[in-house]
Amino acid sequence: MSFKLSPEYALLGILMRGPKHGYEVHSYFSSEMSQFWHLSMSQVYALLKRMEKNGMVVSRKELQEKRPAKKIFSITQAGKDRFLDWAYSPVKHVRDLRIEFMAKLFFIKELKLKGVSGIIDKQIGVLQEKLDVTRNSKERTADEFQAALHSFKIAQTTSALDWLNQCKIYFYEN
Amino acid sequence: MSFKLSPEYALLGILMRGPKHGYEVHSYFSSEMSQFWHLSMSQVYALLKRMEKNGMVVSRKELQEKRPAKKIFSITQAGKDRFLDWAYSPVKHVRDLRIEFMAKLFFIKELKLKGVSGIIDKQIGVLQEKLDVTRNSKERTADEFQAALHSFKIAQTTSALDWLNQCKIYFYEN
DNA sequence: TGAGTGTTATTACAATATGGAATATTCTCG
DNA sequence: CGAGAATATTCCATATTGTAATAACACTCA
Repeated sequence: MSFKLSPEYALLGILMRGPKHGYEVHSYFSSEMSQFWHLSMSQVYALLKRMEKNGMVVSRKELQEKRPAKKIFSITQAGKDRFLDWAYSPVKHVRDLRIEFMAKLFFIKELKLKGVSGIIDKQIGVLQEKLDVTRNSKERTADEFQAALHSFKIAQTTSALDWLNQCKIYFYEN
Repeated sequence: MSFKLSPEYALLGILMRGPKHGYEVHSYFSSEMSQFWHLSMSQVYALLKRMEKNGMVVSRKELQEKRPAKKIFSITQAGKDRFLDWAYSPVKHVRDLRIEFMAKLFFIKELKLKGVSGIIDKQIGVLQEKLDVTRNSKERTADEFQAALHSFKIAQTTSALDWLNQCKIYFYEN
């Protein structure tokens, strides 16, 4: 029932713009989102199949002469709700910014959703808290290897926070 | 024959210290490396099995009364060569620093291998080159989303480079 | 003109990965 | 003494991934 992975959400995001069949979904993904995310054909089909089983999408067959029938997927209300929940929630780790958070920003912009600065602020909150925790851990560490590890996390989180603050300017609420 | 994934290398690193059976390898992993890497039991066993097939390790059975026989794994010369190749080569992406590069540093320290600053310098070289490429891409981009994406990469890479320079001090050649 | 390549469109299958449970004994702590 | 943690490994059911098979047509370049 539940999916933890994010590629499903990306596919939901694509279907938010209207019904599409698997091949089209993949094409869109490859052309518009390839800068930060890759999904293979078979993955797209497999995910859509599962999403249909989960009630996030429904399909209808469109028969074609001399070609295999297209299977056109539409997002359901449940799917829309799920997608929007995802789009407006921050990611848990710095490592998820590069792909998952980017995807959220991408769809918020693409679908002209309101509240970009809201999600950016929430994300800043999450990372700020992690930063504080890591700083505390670092202070309580004698081992130099552990300290180096913590320094790395602190450096990455700090630069992510700087970037998020820049983002608020880039994506300044229309 | 070839393995692209790194967990194998971590197991080789552990076996560099001497023969161990699966459970011991996992225990060591869990206690010493858990700060930056997690592997499940079944993964450890599966990996060791494959590594034996690949000639990186060999096993001998140690029979025990009233207990299942322990399977003790030793690293082969091929395994040692492979491990050292890996340990002294930089990772390709910033995202691989957190786990894989950390593991290299960990083993270099743990096994008292020479040339920490060598690998750090190589890593700095790789990331510096990526940084230049990304900076160029950013300049040639009109789209604001693309620009934000590039900014993120630049920020993360820059902070990683700063950290690597700090590392040279932390791990100053004994 | 025809051979090869690219696009549209989906399914099937094999290989691997991952998580969880099954098994069975011994140690440890209250 | 009994509960539960530790020792030690294997097995199995899914998940995931990559590759190939299929099939028609459009394009292209020699």
